[in-house]
Amino acid sequence: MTTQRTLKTAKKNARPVRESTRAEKAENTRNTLLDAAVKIVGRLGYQGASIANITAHAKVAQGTFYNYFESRQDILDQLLPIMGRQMTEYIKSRMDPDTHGVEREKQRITLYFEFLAEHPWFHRLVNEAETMAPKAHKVYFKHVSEGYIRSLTRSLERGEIKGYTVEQLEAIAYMLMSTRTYLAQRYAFSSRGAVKPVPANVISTYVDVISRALYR
Amino acid sequence: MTTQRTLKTAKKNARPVRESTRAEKAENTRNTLLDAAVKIVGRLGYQGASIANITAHAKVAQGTFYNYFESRQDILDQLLPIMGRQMTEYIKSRMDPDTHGVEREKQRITLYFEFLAEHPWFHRLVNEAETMAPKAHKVYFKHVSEGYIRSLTRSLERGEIKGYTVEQLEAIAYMLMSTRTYLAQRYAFSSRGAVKPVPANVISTYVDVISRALYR
Amino acid sequence: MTTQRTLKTAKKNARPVRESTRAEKAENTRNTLLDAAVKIVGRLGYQGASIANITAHAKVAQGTFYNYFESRQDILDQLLPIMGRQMTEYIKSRMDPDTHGVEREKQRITLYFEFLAEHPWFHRLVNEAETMAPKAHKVYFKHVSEGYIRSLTRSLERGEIKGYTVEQLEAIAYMLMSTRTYLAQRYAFSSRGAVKPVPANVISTYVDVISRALYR
Amino acid sequence: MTTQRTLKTAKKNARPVRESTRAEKAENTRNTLLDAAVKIVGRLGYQGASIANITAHAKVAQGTFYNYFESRQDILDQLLPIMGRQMTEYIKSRMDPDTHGVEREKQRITLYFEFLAEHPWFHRLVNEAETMAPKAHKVYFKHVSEGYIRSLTRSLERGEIKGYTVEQLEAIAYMLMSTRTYLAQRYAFSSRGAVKPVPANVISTYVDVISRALYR
DNA sequence: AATGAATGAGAGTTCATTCAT
DNA sequence: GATGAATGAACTCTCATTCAT
Repeated sequence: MTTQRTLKTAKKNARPVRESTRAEKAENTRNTLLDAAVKIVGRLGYQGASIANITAHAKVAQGTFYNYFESRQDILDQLLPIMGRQMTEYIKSRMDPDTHGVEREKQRITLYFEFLAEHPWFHRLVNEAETMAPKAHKVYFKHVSEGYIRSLTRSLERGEIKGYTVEQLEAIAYMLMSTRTYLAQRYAFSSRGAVKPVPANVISTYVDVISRALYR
Repeated sequence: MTTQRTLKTAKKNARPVRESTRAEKAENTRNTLLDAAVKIVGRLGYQGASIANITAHAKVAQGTFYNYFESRQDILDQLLPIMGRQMTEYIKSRMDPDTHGVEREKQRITLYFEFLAEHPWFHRLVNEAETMAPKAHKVYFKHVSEGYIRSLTRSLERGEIKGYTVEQLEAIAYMLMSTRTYLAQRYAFSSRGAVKPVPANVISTYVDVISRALYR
Repeated sequence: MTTQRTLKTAKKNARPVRESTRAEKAENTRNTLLDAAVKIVGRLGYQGASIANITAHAKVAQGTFYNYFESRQDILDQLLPIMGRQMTEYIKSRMDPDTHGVEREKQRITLYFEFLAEHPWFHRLVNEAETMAPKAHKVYFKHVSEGYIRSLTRSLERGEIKGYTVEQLEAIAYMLMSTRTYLAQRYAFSSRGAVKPVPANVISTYVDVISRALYR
Repeated sequence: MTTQRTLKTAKKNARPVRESTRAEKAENTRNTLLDAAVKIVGRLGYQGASIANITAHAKVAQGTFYNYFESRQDILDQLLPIMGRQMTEYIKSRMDPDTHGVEREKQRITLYFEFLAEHPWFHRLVNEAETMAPKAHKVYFKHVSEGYIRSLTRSLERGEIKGYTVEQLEAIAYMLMSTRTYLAQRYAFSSRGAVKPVPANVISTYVDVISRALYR
């Protein structure tokens, strides 16, 4: 997920022409810690993300942690923004620009489920954040809802969406966000934490509903 | 949630009208603890609901707690079912039986927001439960979704809802549940935890969407 | 192990000619508690013998306990004397009075192992008592060693045991007591707490040693 | 039991002769904790060896304990092996290699009592271990009995011990172990916990018995 | 005499954070 | 900048004992 220096720092030609800069190294450690934190929160939840756990995973001493983050809460607050951006980029980069109307919504939710399948801990990261990292959660929601609203606004302007005013779009955005989250929760995760594909008829129901509600 | 007279009134007119203070007191203590727990989870989250906190609030010794609950998790698992039942009963008892169609949905979400206004901690109780009391959360969702599905099925049979099969109703139920939750989160709570009324145009947007999606 | 009232108190002929006296009932409860304590210490050790455990087993309320015993330590201190007496009586009552010399020792240790087989918790009761009920332990050891010494004195007087003075008998008694305890510990108990018969050759080695040391 | 220099002296003459204070200090803390535990178990029994007690005695914070031991049981399990080794080494190192026959036994038990006089808590450590640290107890007994058996086997081979087969030696070893333990318990400790010398005639009785039983 | 709810001290353990090296 | 030992408050839970009923 981040700059990862190759493990072999190449001991060859011992006189170092230029060994990785201090800044680089530091950045490296920082990212290692973030990576570790993301993995652990995904696996064990925020609760399980103790400093001991994170630093052990990152293979640095506990003390090192505090050279990069002010507190435990500090790093927890950074996780969701990072992963959230990654999620939205995942979807954005894979959306077909030529698809329009409700088909875009179908694509969007399908890609969302796809992302969840690849990053199963993401759902947990978001959900628990409301409690464990409220600031991060707020930022994340703002980020995602704004993306939604932008998209809906364009559809409205293009005349694909009919019968709503711009002022109503925010509420609608929240409805779409909530919907995909709950559908994932209900249909994408089995009791034992494993991920399974969301049934096609669930997706098509979603599309039906959205289509009638917005695009008709 | 509050004092419930014991079923067995027993001891067919033994001396005092006043019977079995022992059992009453015990039931009282139990309810005091549950009340305290609900309040604290609402205010500080499940995390903050330590035994020390709960018992202090209930003004009993820490040891007393374990006369009524097996463990901390035990009481946490009981909170959502209790409050969930209370919530659904609140709504059910206030629904006008003569209202039909999308108006019922409007009534339902309005009552839901009303309930939240009276029990602001309820939202937190539900949300965190997914992590902190997963079993309770699962039960709660089953309970609520089943209610929704029953209601939707009737509307479908009456011909108010058109264009969907019975199989699609579960997914739709989850969409409705999620929607009201996220709208509450976004519009009912101010940043400082206070509750505010959900704007009328948000509700009417919700009604518009549902109306077009289902009742037309 | 104690007076045990029959369970059925015979509800027949309801007018009580004479329902068990108060004193009887009390004695009964007391013994029930002692029985429960013995069983629990045998199964779980002194540590596991909590008041809650004992009273639950005896089917009385916790408070009742303190009508019969001053404290937890009080009852623990009574267990070993009771069981110790039972053990010595078990052996004494089964010893063949016509057996003499080292054969008596063989009989004694065999009966001891037999008693352990029937009361496997006895070994634990004695061993832990040194720590958990030191007073009781001291009394028990005095009791058992005095019995041994009496017996050895008679053998000495009869001329079966040769080469020792009366003053040496106490030390010898302790050697015999210790020996049978350790042999039981090593050979009578399997790792999973079960009891198994002590191998014949262990017993015969014991007899050889004792025979040469004392009776020759 | 005390400071053990780390094996790796490492850093081939880097600047200071004084190396790695870090590791030394740590080792120190560890030993302080072990020492404290040994003393407390000796004085108050395993029961009294609470973390609070141990750390207070060692003058470190309670949390520090868990930097060195996984759990309370962990340290308790380590005490007997450590002290047991110390005991056997104490005796072995002081045994006169030129002494043979029953005189060796006399020397052995005398040294045992001597060790107990110097480490009065040892007896308690061993005795309670059967309950409080069963694994450690098993290991200790194996260790000690094997030493005994080796020694007895040699005596048998040299012809000092007569009339027994190798198979009988284990039982005999247990008899010797048990004997010295019980004699110590009876004669070395006064009621108020103080240690007193075992009377000479007790030792000579022991020697008489062993001599006749084995060496004649 | 019997009850069992209430008590509160104390148990083992975890963990974010600090700081001398 | 990196280390990791030390800290101590806070956690959940147990239990002998008391006492009003």
